[in-house]
Amino acid sequence: MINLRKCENMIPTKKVTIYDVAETTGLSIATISRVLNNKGGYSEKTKTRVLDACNKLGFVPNNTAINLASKKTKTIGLSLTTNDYYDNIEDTYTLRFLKGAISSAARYGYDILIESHIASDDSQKQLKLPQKYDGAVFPHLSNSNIQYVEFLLKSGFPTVYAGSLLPDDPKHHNIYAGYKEYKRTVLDMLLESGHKNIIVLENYSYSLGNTNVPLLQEVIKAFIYDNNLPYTACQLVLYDITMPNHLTKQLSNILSSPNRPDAIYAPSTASANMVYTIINKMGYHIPKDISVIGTVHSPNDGESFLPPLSTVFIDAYEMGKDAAKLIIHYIEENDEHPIQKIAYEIKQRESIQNRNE
Amino acid sequence: MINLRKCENMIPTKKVTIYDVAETTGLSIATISRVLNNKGGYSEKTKTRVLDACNKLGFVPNNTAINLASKKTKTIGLSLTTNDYYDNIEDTYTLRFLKGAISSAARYGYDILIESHIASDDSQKQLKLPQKYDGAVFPHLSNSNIQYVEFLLKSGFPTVYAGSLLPDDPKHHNIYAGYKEYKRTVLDMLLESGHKNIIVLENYSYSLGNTNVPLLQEVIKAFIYDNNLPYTACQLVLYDITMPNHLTKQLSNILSSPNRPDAIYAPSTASANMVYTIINKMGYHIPKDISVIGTVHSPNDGESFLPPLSTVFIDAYEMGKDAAKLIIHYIEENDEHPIQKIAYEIKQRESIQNRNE
DNA sequence: ATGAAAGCGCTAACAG
DNA sequence: CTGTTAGCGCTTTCAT
Repeated sequence: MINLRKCENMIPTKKVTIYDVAETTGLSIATISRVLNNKGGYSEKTKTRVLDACNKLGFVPNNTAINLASKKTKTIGLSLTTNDYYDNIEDTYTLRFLKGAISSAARYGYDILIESHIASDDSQKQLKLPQKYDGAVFPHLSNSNIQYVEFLLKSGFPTVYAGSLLPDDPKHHNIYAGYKEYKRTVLDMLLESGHKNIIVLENYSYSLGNTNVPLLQEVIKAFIYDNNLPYTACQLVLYDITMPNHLTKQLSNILSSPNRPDAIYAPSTASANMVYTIINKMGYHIPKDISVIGTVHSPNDGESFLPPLSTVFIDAYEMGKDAAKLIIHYIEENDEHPIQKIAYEIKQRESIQNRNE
Repeated sequence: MINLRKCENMIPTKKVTIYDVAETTGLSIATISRVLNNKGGYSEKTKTRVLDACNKLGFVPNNTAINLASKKTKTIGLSLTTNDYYDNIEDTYTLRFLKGAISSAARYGYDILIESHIASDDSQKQLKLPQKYDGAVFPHLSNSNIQYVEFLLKSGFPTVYAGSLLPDDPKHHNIYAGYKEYKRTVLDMLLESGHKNIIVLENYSYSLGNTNVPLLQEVIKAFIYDNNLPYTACQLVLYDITMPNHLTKQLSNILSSPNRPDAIYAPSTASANMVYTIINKMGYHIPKDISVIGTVHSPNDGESFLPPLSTVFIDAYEMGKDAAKLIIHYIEENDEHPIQKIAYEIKQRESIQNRNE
């Protein structure tokens, strides 16, 4: 138990600085600074003397002064797109990513500052180097921040982004979860289990963009070509997440078309949820009539669906952790690129039916 | 379009400081500082001269230096509980809260720094005043941070927390969404529509705690007393969100008991989802057999349920906005307490049946 | 209306 | 091993 009384007394206390520690130990501030930063060049007894004095005086180094003198901030900027209609979508992704980033940043003594990139912003003014943090992390690229990311990259400012590689980024400042690979894996899996009419959903909106769409198109093209399938075997359907009912409408259209799909691949928990709802509403059965699979970013996502949703699970928490590790690597110019590709895991549940024979 | 070439040239450029501006204008740094901060005491022509020079030189004031000299950071700390098993739950709440906080912080020139309070931490060491931010915001209280919140409050450090009022906080540093009021409103509503066996779910775990539980107990007691109901008319059921299947088990027990409930009130979107799944799995029908209502924090939450979920909607975005406003109010000691109670909105959808006659 | 100068609290040469 | 000192880039009296 902590005695809260003690805290009250702390208020009027004059701020104790490195000079006070120097004074009570009879040393100079340089020495204090050295032991505080483990710079070496002092005796053991000096060290303990200093540390004791620090404790006794309740000395807490002033962060701002450290930052000014060392020209570092020991904080990482993490960009969040604040866009009202985008809010619900990808929630688990962003928050888990953030938490992952926090956890590994903390391990290296870094804090996380949220940088908001408003989707509607012209952001001309944004094109200056950040001051409040030593490196920038972008959990996702969108039209609202991609220009700024490129600017930072070109400026040599430590920058890391999640998602597909930017064309101008040879040094791989990105955290990649194998988007093309897992998309293809799912398609192959669906094909093997006898599906002949697959709908691949992906979100896209003008204001936000989606750098994955071209990749997805490639994947589908290759899938069809490699397996010598008709073009109807696998089709991409885009929906605009900024328009409240667009996905619903798209799905209704799809499901009422003459050649109804026998499998739908949803790109997120939220969209999978919509898919379930619409399929049920239109009187079809999962997975008897239509198989469903979804990409999710939280380990249990899909479990509470009825029937439980088969998923591709990519842990946003791990991505955040690795993103923070990577940015710290760039900030401190330490060792080699520390990140391998993020693993994805296919979780077979009950939303896919084998349609062979 | 921005010319990215230009950025490359910016790299080797020496950092331009207030001294450079002073030199090119022939003024002193004091004057530059004054116009930059609108402190007055300079002529119009001086002002334009300074501003022009700043533009020409591409001068960007150094934040850290400002912080050191002014003893402020213009940033707000926002506490996030990083606890793995807690991740999914309340996601929309936390992220929307954060985004709301960002949006109003930005309006006042504040940034948001994420402070992580690890649930398992003894956090003795945490009991020192923050340095990196001028005020702290806590989106929710839990066992892992409540001690620290109390410490900050007692220390007079600007602090704001969401949720129910702490006993030692007479000055109302909190953002309150009317928990007791809306809980009671829902119960009254369910009673009016003929429900006689209401289950009120709430999460609780030893490690996280839940300061709302005692309030909820009061509400239920008063509800039963005021309406002269038997004790079976409304019962509180706690589940432990840190245990993966606890809610499922609790629900199964409830639904297989001889006097099955005719209404369930879920405290979150995630739990409402579980309630739907279990009810369906056990072969009951919503709302014919059992009505369901849930508390949600995102405007469209519940819409895509089947049937659409009736909800109490409390906008976490608004809460975040108000929390940031309030903390800035305390930081800057401006005017009066700027916050009224957060509004809640009951959204009637199709998950509740009128059981009268 | 403007300038000089003293901090803010620390880091990091450099000297000893 | 330790001390001196010059910054870091700005804010803020106090003069003028």
